[in-house]
Order: sequence, then structure tokens, then C-alpha cells
Amino acid sequence: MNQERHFTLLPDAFYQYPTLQLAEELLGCILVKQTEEGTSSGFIVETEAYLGNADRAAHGFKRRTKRTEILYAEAGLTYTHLIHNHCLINVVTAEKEVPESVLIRAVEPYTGIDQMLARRPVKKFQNLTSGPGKLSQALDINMGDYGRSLQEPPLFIAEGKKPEKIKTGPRIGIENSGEAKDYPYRFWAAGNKFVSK
DNA sequence: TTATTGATCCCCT
DNA sequence: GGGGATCAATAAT
Repeated sequence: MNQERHFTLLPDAFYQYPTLQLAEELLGCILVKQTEEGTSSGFIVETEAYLGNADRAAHGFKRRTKRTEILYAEAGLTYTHLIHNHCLINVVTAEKEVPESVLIRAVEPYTGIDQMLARRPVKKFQNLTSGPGKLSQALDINMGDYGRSLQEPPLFIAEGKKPEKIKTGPRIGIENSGEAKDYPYRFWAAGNKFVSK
């Protein structure tokens, strides 16, 4: 009920980083979602960068539509992508007209874990948020969050702890993206159990 | 056996 | 061509 934790929102300047750097910086930050039941949050432990104009794997790759419109907006917004009955959450990055974003693939539960478990009953704790579809369900992120700013409640990102070790590697699920599939645009906290893989 | 996630297929604007 | 839905493969219980 009472949310005694104090979250410090990321400074506006944070979102001005280049996408790749931001993807890395985002690790360890806290993704917070406030609902009627209370506040749920988790450390971001896995991200993927999508550079729209030079990246075939990105939705924004020469595909400006209603759905990807938000990718062309300014940084610091939420881009929720509904796919196979699950919701993936992206952080829009880069300046206006540049369709770049950072996909949040996994988080580590931090606060409001009871609520997350209520929304998403799991046996294994580490299975609660160890995947893009899982974390959005646990945090109650849905299409209603599309285009929402990440710099104000009910959905925002706060400062957190920086992982000791960060690893990078090729992204997941982009087999038909030509040479882009080998780009090391995936970042994760080394050794973290909540990383999906 | 069920849940999650990636890939493919089909229908719509 | 894009978006949504469906199908199938993989991992968790």
C-alpha cells in the first residue's frame, strides 16, 4: 500500500544519449509502473537497441506508420508494441524524426512484487520478469501506455544501481534482418538471473 | 502439459 | 505494404 521507496526520475539529459549508449546506461535503472493497486518496479537488466534508419530489425526501418509513429517522436516516450498477445515495451530515443528506440527485454523485480505475482502467478521467482512479454504483464504495461512519457507517473524510469558487469551480444528474434542480426546491440547485466536466455 | 516467444501467413487499409 | 492473428518451437513446471 504505502510506497515508502523514493524514486528519483532520470534527468531529462539522460535521454539525450545516443541510442546505443542509452541502451547500456538503462541497465540497472528502475522501471516503475503505478497502478490502482500500488507501485511495481524492477531493475532493468536486459535491453536491445534498435537504430531505425540503419537497422533492418527495427520497426522504424523505413516504415513510418500509425503504429510506429511514436518512434519518430522525441526521446523519453514509451513505445508499446503489441505482438502475439504480449506487450513489449520500448523506450523511444534519439531526436525527433529519428526512429530509434531501446527495447526492454527483462527486469529484476524490485518493489510491488506481491502485485506482480498477483498479476502473474509463477512458480519460479526468476520467471516473473525474465522476458519481454513477462515483464510487461508483471508490471501491467499495456497498449494504454503507448506514447506515454517516461518522465512522469504512472509509468517512468528512475535511477538505480549500475550493474557491475555488462555484456553485449547479438539481439534475439531477428533472423531475417540480414546482416543486422549480428549487430551486438543487446546489452545485459552479466550473471543476472532475470536475463532472458 | 502449459506458458512464453519468435516466425509465418492472411486480411485489411 | 502494414498490422494483426495464427502456428509452431522452446523452455518451464
